[in-house]
Formats: sequence, structure tokens, C-alpha cells
Amino acid sequence: MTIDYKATLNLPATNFPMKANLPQREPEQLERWRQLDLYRKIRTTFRGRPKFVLHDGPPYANGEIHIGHAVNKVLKDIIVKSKGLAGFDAPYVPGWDCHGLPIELMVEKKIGKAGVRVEAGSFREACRAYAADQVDIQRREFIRLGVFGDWENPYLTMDFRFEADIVRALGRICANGHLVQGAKPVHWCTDCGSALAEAEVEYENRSSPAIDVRFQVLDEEGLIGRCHSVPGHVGAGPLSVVIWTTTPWTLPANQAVALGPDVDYVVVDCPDQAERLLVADALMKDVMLRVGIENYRVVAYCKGSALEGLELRHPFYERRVPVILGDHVTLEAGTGAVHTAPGHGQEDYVAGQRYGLPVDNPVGDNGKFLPNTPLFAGEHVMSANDHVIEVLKAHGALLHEARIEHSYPHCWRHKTPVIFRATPQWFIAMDQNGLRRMALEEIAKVRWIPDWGQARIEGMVANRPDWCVSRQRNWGVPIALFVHRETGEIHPNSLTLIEQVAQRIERRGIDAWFDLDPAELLGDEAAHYRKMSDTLDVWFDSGVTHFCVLERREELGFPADLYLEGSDQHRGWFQSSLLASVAINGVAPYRQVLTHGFTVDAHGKKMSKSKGNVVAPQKVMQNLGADVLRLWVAATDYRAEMSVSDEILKRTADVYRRLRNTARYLLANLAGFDPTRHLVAPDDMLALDRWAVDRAYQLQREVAEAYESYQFHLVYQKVHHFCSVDLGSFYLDVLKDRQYTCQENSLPRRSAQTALFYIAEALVRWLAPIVSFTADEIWRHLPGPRSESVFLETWYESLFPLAPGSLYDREFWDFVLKVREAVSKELEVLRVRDAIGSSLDAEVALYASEPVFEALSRIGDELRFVFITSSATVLRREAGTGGLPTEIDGLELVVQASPHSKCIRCWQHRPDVGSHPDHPEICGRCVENVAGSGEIRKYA
RNA sequence: GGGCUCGUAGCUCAGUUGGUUAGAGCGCGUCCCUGAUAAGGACGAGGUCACAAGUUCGAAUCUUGUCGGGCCCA
Repeated sequence: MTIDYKATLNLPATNFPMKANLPQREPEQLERWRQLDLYRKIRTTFRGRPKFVLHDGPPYANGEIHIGHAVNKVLKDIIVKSKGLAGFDAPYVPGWDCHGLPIELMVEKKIGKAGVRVEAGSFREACRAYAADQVDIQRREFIRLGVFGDWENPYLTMDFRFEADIVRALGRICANGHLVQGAKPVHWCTDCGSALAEAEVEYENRSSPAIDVRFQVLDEEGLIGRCHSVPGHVGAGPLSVVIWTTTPWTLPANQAVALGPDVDYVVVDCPDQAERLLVADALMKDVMLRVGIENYRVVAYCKGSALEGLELRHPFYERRVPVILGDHVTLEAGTGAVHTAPGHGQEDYVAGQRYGLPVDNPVGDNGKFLPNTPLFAGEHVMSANDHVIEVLKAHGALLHEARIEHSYPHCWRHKTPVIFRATPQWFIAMDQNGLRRMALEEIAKVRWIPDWGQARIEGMVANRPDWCVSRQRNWGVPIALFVHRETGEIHPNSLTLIEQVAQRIERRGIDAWFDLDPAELLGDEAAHYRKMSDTLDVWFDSGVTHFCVLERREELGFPADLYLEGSDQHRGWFQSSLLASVAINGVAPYRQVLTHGFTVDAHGKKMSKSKGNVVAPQKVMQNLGADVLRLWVAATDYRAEMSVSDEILKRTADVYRRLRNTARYLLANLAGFDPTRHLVAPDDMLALDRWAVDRAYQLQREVAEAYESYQFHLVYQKVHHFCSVDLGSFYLDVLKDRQYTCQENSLPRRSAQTALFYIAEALVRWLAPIVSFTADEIWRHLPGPRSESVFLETWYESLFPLAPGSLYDREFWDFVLKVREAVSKELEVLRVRDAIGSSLDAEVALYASEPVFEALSRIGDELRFVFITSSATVLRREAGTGGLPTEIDGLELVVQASPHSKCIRCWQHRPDVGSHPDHPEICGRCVENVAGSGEIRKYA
């Protein structure tokens, strides 16, 4: 009867499940964290440590989260958690952007337009309720992702206190001399009846009329006189400057024709038409071809600068308009002469300012010409084009007419074409009080990650126009100013008034302003002042979170250590925050700014519903789990675009399983290990176990460094490599014999368990910021007394390095590993020949040169454990051994199937199997372990 | 059209100041194990470093251009 030797082995045992079943288990973990009140516990535990403030950029409170939200929040979470492990107190206060047009539009759909079907106050109430619902939806999803933060007390830009602080922030900017009122052309949606922010405009192709129009020269002699020409050969007939435009409806507002100062212009005589035309030399042929004039010749030429101030006749109004000069004139299309309507174009406005031209705006809020507009009163601009063209024809001013397909700005909501329209607006002035200069100086002091972020935002700030902050909307924070009815000046006590208004808003929200009777604050003066009804651009709301959150919350601080958003925010939040902070405080609101790319599909294409390549985070969590999604985020180099696809997620899930199983195996081999009693002192540990701890020690430095530099994909690569290569294919494989066959409480086994314990302690921390659910699950399965969560910990401190220069240093083990590889290759040859199956079926003889012999002899007979062979004999290489050469200098090998019997306990083939009468089926070593005092191991 | 940016094996990433036959893990193929077992191990096959010119004794690496992505702007 055979003894059941299997019962004498220390086989792995754990109730840590191999199958993660994350979709089901994660919600349970969330519930555990909730009951622990873990976020608060972390704050209490970490109180007093150096702070690291990552300030959350508020997502817009509308709709379910998409994968981009998930990426952003997970990256933030990884940073916050890794900073905790690195010894910082890193609070995270999430926020939401709650005002603005998209919410208004959603609410309009439900209850109708404010002021039309519903009173403005109740409309705002509905917006507030809608936004609150959206926040709840998104909050649930962010929590589900495993993101830690103060979800009970997030900041909302619609909190009364926040709304009041927005008004105060505007007051500060006003006090610092950056707020100006002006009539400037802005993108205007005639359907919204409102100005649009840059971000609310999108470009789409549109077909427009493209017309060439004559502006007749009033003083023909004067013009010719300014040109180079041959007297008597200057042609004949009326002389016109030709402009080309795709917006005929802007002609009523025309105030000038702009020429390029250094552009060459020519006067072309067209005898068949009996007229003369002035166009840019470089475009002459194009123009003549377009308008169908075949017979023509140049009769005079000059630079644009020579014609400055020359007077032209407006094509259909009794108006004289000047020739002006502008660098914005290009020769890409048209005629080289640019119709200029300062009320309808940014560049026209700038050029007009230089020449003191009137900013004429004949178009009303609704896109229709004002009643006092001659010829076109009451017509909508988009349908007035044909009428304008008719009028031009009637006046003989139309030279040519065609259609053109071109990219044109559209309202992002209505998808309708927008117009440029001069309206009274409030601006944060870039240059009036040095805001641009200061902002650029501050940009240089910030650390931009990746570093090209600096060039990007610098370019934008250097070139951007003044920031138009006013909107004519309902769901927004009011521009709480009183403007004098006659002078247009803001009230001299505005700062005091703003504070009074802010206090009311703090109690009642923004309605406190809209409902305010000016007399309450202004008394008798009220009759002289107009209460502004404009609201603020929502970019202003989020742009002042540093003022309303960082400076207000006790656990935070100004400036933030880090802002982290997608690369589109160089124009968005990074910039609005910078400008607002510099305008208020004179400094940037952040020390570091990190940007990540957008998510794209497997082919690098952007995701869109129509393409059907959208990956929904909800689905990933439902199918694979949040930890797999988090692992994908960590694995991807976020500096460029981040590709997601089914295959990529599948690969990620494979890696997840590898990490999980490695942890599981560590736990399983720690069965029966109590670190308070069984821990082996470093000097007593076996050499190989010290090597393993050393690997973990080295890796921890690399991992901490990678977290520190926000290179999570390196953490992923390195930790995974460690699990599969260092542990899986070597250390853990080698360890099996010792773990399983040595006596339970023997030094060889406890030494191994000590190493495994250290490694597990370290590994669980490396993983925690990334696969947070799994890490805390591992944490609860680790032996020994410990806190309630891995997130209350810092990096594991008990790892120690191998002493360099010792007999068993890194160099030594690197060499052993190379030899092991060579042995494996030879074993594979035997295996293919069917001579062996398991490597334990084989024995190996190593014929070594002196230095190799010396090295391999250092671990004596225990070399066979390293190779997982039944025998490994090192011999001095002498002539005629017939060994197989290896890639290693000074080493030849002979491998063969072992002739000895297989020990049924340890599965090694040993000559001493059966030498003990009581144990006929096992080897001497096993007898010692089963019935004796246990074998001695020193190295492996 | 302009600014910034990315393009190394099927996938995710390394590749130091330009210097031998471009690396890793995963996946794939073949085999082994059955004492991590819906696991584990071994070996192996995969790359004109997007393309093209140029600089250089020598280029994945530097320059220019082309192609294809991405973000932002017009």
C-alpha cells in the first residue's frame, strides 16, 4: 500500500479566486469602500503630509460619460492614488460645469423657450434641476470606475456660493482693469439670438454666392497719377476697383476697400467693355478668365500703398468709402481688393479701428436688416443675398456672379450658418492692461507635459483676440453691473455693488440678480442706470474654479500642483483658467499642466456614432470590468492618441489575468505564513530569495519613478514583465520544489515565503493606483495584521537590495539565468525527440571553463533546482568531452534523460529512490523531509 | 489653408549623445506539464522602424518633402 505522499506536500492554497468576475465583484468592493467611508479615512490618515493638489476640470453636466471622460478621470485617479502611496496628501474634489447653452437647449425641448412659453425664473429653475440630474448620472458612473474623490461634496458651478464667487471674480477682473465694453463683431447665431463662443462654432461646407463687384473710382485722374503709366496710353472708360466676396449681404455695411500695402496692382483696360478695372497683378489672369473678359491690357501699375486714401463710390448707397491698407489682404483668392465691413468681420473690424471707420451694424438680433436700412429693411441676411445681387446689377456694379462651395462657420447646436455681427459686448481685454504679456510670462513658468504643450498654448495666447465673456442667455451667471444710461460708464461703486449682489446670490442663486430691483441697491440713482441682463460665457465659470474652489476649500490650495485634461483644453480650460487667474491674481493657477490625447479606434480614426466605432465605457465595465478599463488607460501612452478596440481590450484583459494569477499564486504560497512569527531575517534568507527581493527592490524604484513622471504605461510594462518573466518563468517556477517538498516550518520554505510576502506587499501597492478593485481584494487576502485598505498605505519599505560584489550579486544571477536559458534550449531538443517530457526527466552536465566553473560551483548541487532538472553537474572542460557548444563562452552542455527512478513525491529522478526501506518510492531527500529533520538548502 | 502633434512586429510599448545581426511582453504556432489547472512552463515564427530624397564612413534616431491619423484654429 502506497503512502499518500501528496498529503505531505505544502501545496498552494487560497480562496482568492482565479476568475475575477469583475462586473459582479467590483460593485461589492464599491459598497465596502462606501461603508468604510474610505475617501474620508484616507484624508484623516494622510493629514499633515505634504499636499498635492490635482484640480479637477469640470465636465459639462450633460449626458452619460463617454470613453474620453473615463480616460480623464482614471488618469487623475491614478495620479491621486500614486501620490498617496508616495507620501502626499492628495485630495480630489470633483466638479461639474452646470450653466450654459446645451442645458438650456435640453430644457427648451422639454418646457419651451424662456420668455416665450415659460417665465425666465421658472426656466432657470428647470435648468438647475436638469443639471442636478445630469450630475447624478455622471457621478454614479465615475464612482463605478473606481475613482476616489469627495463625491459627497463636489463643486458645482451652479452652487449658490459658486455663482456668487463667479460674480466676485468678475469684480476682481474689473477692478484690475481688464474688463471692457465694446461693440465688436462676434459669431452670432440668428437662431439662438446670441453671440457664440469660439467653441460653439463648427465649420461645415456650404454653398455661397461669390461675386465680383465694381467700386467705382471717384477721382480717376488722381488714381492714374499715383500709378506708373505712359501718358496717353491709359485706356478709356469708367475705372473701378474690383472686390470679390462670398457674403453679398454684408455690402450694405461696407465702409472701405482694403488693399495689401506691398501687393502689386494693375489697371487693366478692357476696350470691348469700354471700362478699366483695378485688380492685383498676381490675380489678373484669374479674374479676367472668371469674368469672361478676353481682350484686355495693363495700362498702369502700382503698389497698394500708393492708393491709400483714394475715394470710391459705394456700389449702391450714396456713400464714399476709402481705400485702406491691411496686411490681412492675401492673393489666395478673389481680386486682391477686399470689401471691408467693420461690423461684420474680425479683420475688417481691426482694420477699421485703425482708420477710424464707423462700426456700422444694420442687422438685428434676429438676423434681419434693421427697419432703417435702405433697400433691405426687414429682410433676413441669409435670404437677402439675391436681392443685393439684383441691386448691384441694377446699379451696374456687378461684374460677375458664381457659386462657391467653402468651409463656413455654423452654430454647433442649430447647425445653421452663423454671421459676424457687431453687438455691444463685454470683453476681457488682452492688451489694455497687459493681460497677454503677463499670461505669456506665466506660461513660461509652468511645467507642461508633454513639453510641446507650452508652444501650443503660447501660440494661442499670443494671437487670440479679446475674450468676449457676455452672452444673451438665461441659464448663466449675470454680468452684475450697472451701466449709466447716458454715458455708458459702469457705476463708480461697482466693486461694492458687486459684493452686495454676490451676497444676495449666495443666498438665493443667480435669480437674486435677475429679480433685483435696482433701487434696492442704487436708491435714487436707479433711474440713471441700466441693470445688465447679459450672462457670462460658461468658459468664464470654469475659468474661475481656481478662485471659487481652490481658494475656498480648506483641503485644497492655490495654485494647484496639476491640471490634467485632454489636448483640446489648450484653447479651453487651460487658457480660460490662465487668463482669469492672471487677471485676478497676476499668476498662473497651476504649476504643472498635463494633457492626454483623444481616444480613437484601432485605425487611429476618431470615434463617431455614424462610423459605429464608439467604445462605451459602460459596456466595457459591464463585460470586462472597470479594472480592465483602468488597466487599458494605464497601458496606453496618453501623450498621443489613445487607441481602443475589442482586440486591444482583449489583450488588456489577458494581461489583467496574468497579474491577477501572479498575485493569486503568491497568496496561495503564503498559506500558513504568519509574518509576525515566520519572517526570516535577510541574512538568513537563501541566496535566490534575496535575489527575488532585490528584483522587487529595483523594480519599486523604477515603478515609483514612472508614477512620479506620470508614465503609467511604463509601470504597466515593467510590472507585467516582472510578473511573467522574473516571477512566472523563473523564480516561482524554481521555487515550486522548495515550497512544496520542504518541511512546512523549515528555513528553506519560510525564506521563500518571506520573499513572496515582501514581493506581494510591494506588488499590491504598485498595482493599487491602476487596478484598484483587484489590489484591495488582494490586500484583504494577504496574511499579517494590516489596515483596512491598501489606499491607506505608502510604498513598501522592507525591500532590500543585494550587496554588489558579493558572491551572489546581480551579476552572478544574470549569468546563471543565461546558462539556464542555454539549458532550456537543449532540453527542448530532447523534448522534441520525445526523450523527455518534463524538464525533471532530464539531467544535465555542464563542461565549463575555469571562470564559468567557479561561478556555477558557487551554488553547488542546488544548481539542479535552478534548472528544474533532476541533476546538474558542473565539470571542468577538458578535451574530447563532446558537449554541445552554447552561446556562452566557455560552456558546453550534455543533456540526457535521467536513467534513475522517479521519486513519486518530488518527481525528481534520483539514484537514491527506494534506498529507505520504509519509503520505497521516494528519494533520500524526501525521506529526510518526510521522516527526518528536513533538508538543508542554502541557495535555491 | 495655418499652428501643435503622432506613425518601430497582429496588439501595447522600449530603443540612451546617430554606431555590430532593431528589443520586451502579450497574442500566434509547435511541444511539455497536470501539485497555480478555464492555470503554469519551453522553444519558435513575426519588423524595408509609414514613404521618398538628403546630411554622414554610418540614420529608427538629424534635415526636407510626401502620405496617413489626431487636436486646435481659419
